[in-house]
Amino acid sequence: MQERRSNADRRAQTRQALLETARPLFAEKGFAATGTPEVVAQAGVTRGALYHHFADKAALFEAVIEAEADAIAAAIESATEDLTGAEALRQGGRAYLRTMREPGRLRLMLVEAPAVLGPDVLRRIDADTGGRTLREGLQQVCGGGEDADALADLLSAMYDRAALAIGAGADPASYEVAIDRFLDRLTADRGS
Amino acid sequence: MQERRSNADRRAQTRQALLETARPLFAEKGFAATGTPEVVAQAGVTRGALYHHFADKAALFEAVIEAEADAIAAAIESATEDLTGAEALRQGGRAYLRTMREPGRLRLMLVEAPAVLGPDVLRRIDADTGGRTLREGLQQVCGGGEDADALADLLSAMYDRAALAIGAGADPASYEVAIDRFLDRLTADRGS
DNA sequence: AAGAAAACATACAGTATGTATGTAGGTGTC
DNA sequence: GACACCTACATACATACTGTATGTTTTCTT
Repeated sequence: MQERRSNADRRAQTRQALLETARPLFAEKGFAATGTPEVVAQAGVTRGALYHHFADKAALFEAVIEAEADAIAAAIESATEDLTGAEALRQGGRAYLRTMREPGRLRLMLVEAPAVLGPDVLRRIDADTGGRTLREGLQQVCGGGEDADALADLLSAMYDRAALAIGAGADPASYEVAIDRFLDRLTADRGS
Repeated sequence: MQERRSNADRRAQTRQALLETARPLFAEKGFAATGTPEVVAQAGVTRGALYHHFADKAALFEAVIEAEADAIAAAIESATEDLTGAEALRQGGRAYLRTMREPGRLRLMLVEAPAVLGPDVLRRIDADTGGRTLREGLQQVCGGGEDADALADLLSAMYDRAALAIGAGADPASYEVAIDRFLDRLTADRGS
């Protein structure tokens, strides 16, 4: 007995099975140590299906990363949707640190992705998701100074490092306090 | 005519040839895309020699990274050796940004190394070199607050991101100014 | 219902990694 | 200075993975 599925359904199901199977493998073993035979075996398809849907292993990885970036952006936006200014910045940051504790997310986004996809691709993905909200929030607080992009970039780097440190067992409060000190500085500058 | 070399010399020469050949390859093509056949061919040895000196390809990479980290630490120390306090911090930071413009260094240290070696190994290397000087400098300026480690970590993250941005074509001045704002904040806190 | 096209499966060629084995040159000892 | 020994390297091999080319099945179109 074979169930009859539309092409769109077959496509979507296979694609999702591959993504859902690949994510934990990439997250736990890393991109290099994850073989396509292992992925397709767990997903219940063949390598033919994989290479029908994705140009190569890196394209599969990129799709995983994009889905992950979307989830992160959604978490941040849901935490800041009716906030504005400095409060939006602070709560967005906390939401980021919280959502980055999702299992595997740190390694996927902050360790593997930069090396596998390269900084350029990563920048594009980041610009569509978390980076954009941060830059917007910063401009509200700090005005559109000509170095606003640099400030946003540095802030983003701090949050990334904080997320990594917390994931490695550091005390979340000490990092949140430290970042808040920097954030206060920015808002104070604007107020003066 | 065969020149007669001591075992120690043979060992040192082969090892250095491998390191010097591998560095630009890892830097330009990345760890994954650099094959051991290519490395040994350019170095004028065989894969047997490589696997005699290094446990595997990752061990060769780690040796390259350690040499690079030593060079970075030396550049920072030479720029700060007769400075102290806030000035040492600022000049050390500038020296870091300057030395990270060495060709290939950004990719090696900030993109490839974290993914290939993992955060733990990287943390050990960093603790022996750049990270230590930064943490020491920060303690001089900011006192040994209980979150001093977190602050040093965040500062280090900012410098890394700034180095990457500058390497990607960003204006160095805007990033240096932005970081200086944060540094001023730290020293001001201590003064108050 | 038949041809076209999409979705997948199988088979293959190429290449890399790590290991096991073999060899030449240097070292210590009597 | 001859002998055993060990280091440093070279060669050969087994294994595994990637990407592609080709074949097959299922769905879509008309």
